[in-house]
Amino acid sequence: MYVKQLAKLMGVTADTVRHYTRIGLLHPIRSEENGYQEYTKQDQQRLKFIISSRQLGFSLKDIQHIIGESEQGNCPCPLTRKLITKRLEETEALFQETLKLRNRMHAALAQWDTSADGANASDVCSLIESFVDPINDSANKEQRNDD
Amino acid sequence: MYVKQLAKLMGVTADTVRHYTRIGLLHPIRSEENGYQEYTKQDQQRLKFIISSRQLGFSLKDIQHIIGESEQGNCPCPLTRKLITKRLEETEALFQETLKLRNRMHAALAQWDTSADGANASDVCSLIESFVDPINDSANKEQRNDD
DNA sequence: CATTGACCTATGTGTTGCACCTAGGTTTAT
DNA sequence: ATAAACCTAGGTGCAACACATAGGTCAATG
Repeated sequence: MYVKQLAKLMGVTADTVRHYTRIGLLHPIRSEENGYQEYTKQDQQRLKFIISSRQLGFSLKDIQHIIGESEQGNCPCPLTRKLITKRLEETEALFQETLKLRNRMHAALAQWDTSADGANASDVCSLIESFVDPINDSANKEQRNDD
Repeated sequence: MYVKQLAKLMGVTADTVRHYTRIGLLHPIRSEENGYQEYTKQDQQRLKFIISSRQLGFSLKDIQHIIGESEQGNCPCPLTRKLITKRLEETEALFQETLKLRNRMHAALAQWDTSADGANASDVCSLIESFVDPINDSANKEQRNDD
């Protein structure tokens, strides 16, 4: 099976398969006739594993390590548990940051809906420069104590 | 004002200031004496604008374009509104993806809590390979019609 | 049989926003 | 004079590919 066929079968691009091959995650056999890379069912299984792992948030390096453990005869599951814990923390952080960013953007859009364009004595863009984040504006926080 | 002083004042690293300078967002004056970059209050204002824009989700390229409009004498606000709309869509998409990833990871951890390690006839890692996503497992969806 | 189209190869570059490194020059204090 | 702490330009590294380059292969067609 050549690269494009495998890629199509597994729902990824040929470039992705080549990329995984380049970094040593797949081990196709080189045809002596034409120099093409021949992917076996083993590669297909392996690719499926990679795709599943990626969907669980593992990086390609994580996957390399997990496969490495497995190929050294060790049970990779402890490593897998450890790695996903770390990745989950990162994902949680990203989630919170993205949530906050989304809120800021919504707040800006809402504020800009009722504010006119115009470079009123501002440096670059009055919208951005005069934007007050109702969430992060400390003067509007409940903790205000100066009234 | 030299690079590190400005950076400290604005709460970013000197590398960040240098980076913005390299891509033309800041225009310090080169001292003829020692060749150092001298940042003025204009640069300070500009840097503040960049930081605010970044917090609203604009890319550095967005900021370049916005500043470009402004410097050509045009009001950048329409562009700003257009760009943030696009970035908001992207952020919303990222948010949803991150949410789904987080759910998948939680589901995996929950499932792995009650499943033993071990390479039971599996290729690489039994945990990953036997993970069934309760959210995306079509056999568990309400739409199932094959019973 | 030459050509076309669709595939394949290896290798390199672009993406984003910096962080970090190299190899050196400047300034200031000791 | 030498160390500490700053500065410079330019280059590399990161993640996970997508895309481009320049070329070789293969099957079918006119």
